[in-house]
Amino acid sequence: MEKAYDPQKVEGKIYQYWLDSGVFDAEINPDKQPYCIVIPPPNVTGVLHMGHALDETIQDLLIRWYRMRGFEALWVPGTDHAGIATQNVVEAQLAEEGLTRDDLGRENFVARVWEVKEEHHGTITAQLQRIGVSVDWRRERFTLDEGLSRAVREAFVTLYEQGLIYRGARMINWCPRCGTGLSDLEVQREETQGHLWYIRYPEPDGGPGVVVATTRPETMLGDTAVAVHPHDERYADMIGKTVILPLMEREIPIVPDDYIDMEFGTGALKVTPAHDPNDLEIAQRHDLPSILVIGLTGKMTEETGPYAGLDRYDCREKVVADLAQLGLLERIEDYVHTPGQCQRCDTVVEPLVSTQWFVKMAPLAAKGLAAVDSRKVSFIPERWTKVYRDWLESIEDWCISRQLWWGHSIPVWYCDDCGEQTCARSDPTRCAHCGSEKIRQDPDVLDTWFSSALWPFSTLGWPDETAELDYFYPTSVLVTGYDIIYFWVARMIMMGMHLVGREPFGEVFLHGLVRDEHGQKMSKSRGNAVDPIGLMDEYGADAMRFALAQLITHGQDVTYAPDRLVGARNFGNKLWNASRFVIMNLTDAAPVDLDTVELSLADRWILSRHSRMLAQVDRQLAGYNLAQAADAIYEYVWSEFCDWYVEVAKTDLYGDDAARKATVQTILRKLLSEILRAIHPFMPFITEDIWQRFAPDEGSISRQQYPQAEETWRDEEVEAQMGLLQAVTTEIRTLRAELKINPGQPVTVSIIAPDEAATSLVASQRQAVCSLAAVEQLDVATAPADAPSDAISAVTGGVQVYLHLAGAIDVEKEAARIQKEIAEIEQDRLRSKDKLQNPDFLNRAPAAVVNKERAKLAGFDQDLEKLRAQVKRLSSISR
RNA sequence: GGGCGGAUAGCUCAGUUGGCUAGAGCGCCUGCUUUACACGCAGGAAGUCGCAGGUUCGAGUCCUGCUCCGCCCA
Repeated sequence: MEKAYDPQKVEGKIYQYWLDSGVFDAEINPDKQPYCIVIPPPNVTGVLHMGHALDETIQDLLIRWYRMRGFEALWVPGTDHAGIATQNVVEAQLAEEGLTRDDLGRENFVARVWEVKEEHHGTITAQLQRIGVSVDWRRERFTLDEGLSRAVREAFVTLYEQGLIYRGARMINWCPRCGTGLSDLEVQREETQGHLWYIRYPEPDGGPGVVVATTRPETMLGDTAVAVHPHDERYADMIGKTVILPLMEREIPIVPDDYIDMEFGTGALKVTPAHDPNDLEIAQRHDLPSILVIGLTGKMTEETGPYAGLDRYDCREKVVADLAQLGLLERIEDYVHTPGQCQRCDTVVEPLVSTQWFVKMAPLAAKGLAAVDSRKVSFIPERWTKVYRDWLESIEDWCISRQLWWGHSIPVWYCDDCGEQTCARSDPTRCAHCGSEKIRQDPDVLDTWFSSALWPFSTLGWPDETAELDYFYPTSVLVTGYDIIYFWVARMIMMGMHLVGREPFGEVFLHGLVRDEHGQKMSKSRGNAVDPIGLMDEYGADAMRFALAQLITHGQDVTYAPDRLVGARNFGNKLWNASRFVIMNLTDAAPVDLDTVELSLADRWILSRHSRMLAQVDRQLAGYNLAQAADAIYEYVWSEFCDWYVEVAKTDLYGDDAARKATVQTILRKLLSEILRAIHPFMPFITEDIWQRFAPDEGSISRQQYPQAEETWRDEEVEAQMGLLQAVTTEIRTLRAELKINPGQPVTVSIIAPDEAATSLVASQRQAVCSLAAVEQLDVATAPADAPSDAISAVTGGVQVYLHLAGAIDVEKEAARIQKEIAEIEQDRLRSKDKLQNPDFLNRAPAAVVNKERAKLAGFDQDLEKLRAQVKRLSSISR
């Protein structure tokens, strides 16, 4: 084995080995319990970012853990066609060639997108493989492949037949740049510095009329009323009268409506039903007409007369200028507002009434809520349940049609003869209503999230009643970021409940988003995105995974911390070298039966700690506390196994006692075997590589059993005893360090223990202490006639440690050091003493807590007494 | 406007039902080629746990209010 672990050399080979040996393949196995995760499908044209790295790390960790615990673990991979996002990517490519999608025509354009898809598919899957994803590649799916298209079709037709999908004219969000309608979720609001224009609408008889305030003066061309609050005294006598809409010279009514906020602007609201959802509601209450003034390309419609054909922003300027000219522009104020923007291109969207396809959400939302109320689905962390509930409880119908070319076609045909719709599972040749052959398919495609909503069951074969669906559905857990609870999680739950009749997954683990080192959201446009591939090139996939695992705490955003990568990489190297050491020393190992052979204190201690660690990892992983699980392993492996046990074991490994040697070898083999397996879900590559050297005949570590905590090894007493020895050892080391005695230079130490038990403990472990602290001669006594006069001293747990010096000691310095220690302990002692003098504490605190406090105080007293004696001794020396 | 999350060592963060003498990684200081590892070893310094109240024998942990930062919804 090399002196240092080199991830670049092994990761590629190991992944190939896994693929070749089929260890990730899952089968339907009635003898095993299924455990299934479907991957949140990355956009097929996307590149891997830190969010994926985090998401895949968690899922792979869980899948590998369950697989090793004997579950039939299936992780289904796949990619998403990502309708609008992908279409935009390809359109941007075309733009560079000076082309638009219309130049190509629909068929050629879609063919082109498929080409791009094929190109990118290899990239994203190769990148996923770098992370080490243990997915069953045989089952890979694509949201636009044949099977999933059939699922989409089935879902659409079913919902259509049930009246849950309908076509209608409603207020939607329109992106003039993308040229498509959007759902409410695809609109993002960002604070923008704008203006508030105050415009006077005079009365027909030339009276002053009312002044309205608006952030969008161009929409006034479509105004059909002015609304005021019914209790607004300023306008009491205006209600029921009319005013003249300037520029259009249209007479419009003043209507009373409770919706009006009297504080805002002048308290008078211009009503543009075609371009504002609230205005539309007011219009419906007052039976007002609606006039579409901004068209689908963002240009003014024919309804706007002289303004027709103008871009909406140019029109705004002209309207404002014209109003100023007429003397009807009262004033302009700066104003911060939050216009909706297209999630994909940031263009300000236009709310407008349009005929689109919608999913009727109320009945589905009820099922989605029931799934959570009945605990069929639970969120981790739990607080997201409320976010989910709040959304479903006030949900609007979902606009699912998109005026795009890349996506699932809407399976509806319109009849030119009778005008009816035909919605069918297979393409019809004639109208289902009149039999006419003059039918045309709806040109629109579906929102990409419609197919995503079916993902957990469509990937398992739905709508067919496949064995996979039967065995693996409902899946076990969904792992994703909290940013797509509405987009994806909620819709999967609703669709699963409604279409399959069962929840798509039992648990939803929502993790945070990855931010840069300054806590900023990572994004391409900010230029602060960290490339996970670069990290893996530099530190290795295992280091990245482990670092991420250490940062995953419940729902908290993850701040990228380069330091963590270094720490994780170092940990991998530590594991590598500890393994190297163990493997090197097992050459002539003859295993012994640990249940019958005599074990040393250190043996029993490490077995106890080991067992404790495994229990901890188990508990923390079960609760999705990945960071705590990772830390438990890290801490144990480095600070206990390596720092103490391996060091103690060296004495036996290099010694003459064959029995002891065999025992230690047996323990090291067991521990290493279990450590490797315990770490494998976190760091799959390095553990596999070591495993192949450690146990070459046993096949992939990914198929070994996950180690279980063995309660019988737990031993509090042994842990306490070892704790004392560790404290003594550390004291000797501290004294050495203070005197700057080199590690190679052996010293003589006297130990004075407070009682027989401690004395025999230290005496029996003399060899270990000597080796750990490089002590040549160690004397142990219960109570010496005289404290050594040529030594400096320290006290721990009632045990006095004297380090003998060849020459005279620096009495001043030594006294100062001890005084400082006394002062520190004194503080703690006082706090402890106060507590124990408080009768309420004695009466009300549990006995165990009180006893613990008493022991603590006794310990302080004991140490203080000894330290004071030492001060006395020093002063006698100085005389 | 409503809701949620965060504020703990120089930095990034742990701290599960209140018992803590508040931890880790990185950084910092001192010493060390100790034959697994300098991606290392040993030792050390460093925190009024955002602020103000309250509950309690006991609060980083529970309650109330406030400040600042971030996010979501309207």
